Amino acid sequence: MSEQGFRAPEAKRIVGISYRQLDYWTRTGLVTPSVKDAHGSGTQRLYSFQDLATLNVIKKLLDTGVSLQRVRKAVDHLRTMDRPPHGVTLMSDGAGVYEAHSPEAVVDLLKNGQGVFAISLDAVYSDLEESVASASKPRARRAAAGGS
DNA sequence: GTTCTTACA
DNA sequence: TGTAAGAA
Repeated sequence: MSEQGFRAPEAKRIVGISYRQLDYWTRTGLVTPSVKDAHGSGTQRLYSFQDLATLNVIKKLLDTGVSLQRVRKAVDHLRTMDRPPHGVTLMSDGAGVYEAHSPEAVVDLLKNGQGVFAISLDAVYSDLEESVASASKPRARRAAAGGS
C-alpha cells in the first residue's frame, strides 16, 4: 500500500534479468533508482516505472548485440526525457543506437542500413504495463528459463 | 526472523 | 556468476 516504487527483486522479475545483472547495472551507474537509492547493506532500492522502462530498453539493446558502452550512452539520452511521445522508435544496427521520431526517419535509417533492429518505445511501455499488472496479481505464474 | 545490499572467490 | 556476510 505504501510502495511508491518497485524493489530490486520485483524489478528484476519484471524485466526478466538476473539479480546480479540488475545490481551490476545499478552499481556501474547504468540505471539509477529514481525513487530511493540504497544507502548501504540492509537498505533497499526502489525503482520507478521509468526505471523499469529503461531496464527493459537496456535488455533489448543488449539482446540485439549492442555494446554496453553504446547502451549506456543511449540510456543516458533516454533518461533526459520524462515521457517519450508516441511514435518514437529506437533503431539499432548492432553497433550504434539511433533515435527516430518519425516513420520517415525510420525508413531513412533503414535505407542507410543503420537500422536492422527497431525497438518501439511505445511497445516497451505497453508491455511493461502488462508485466507490472501481471506481476501484481497473485495468480501470476512465471517460467524459469536458463540464461547465459 | 526475513529480505535485500554489498563484498569476495 | 555464485556464495557468504552484514544490516535494516
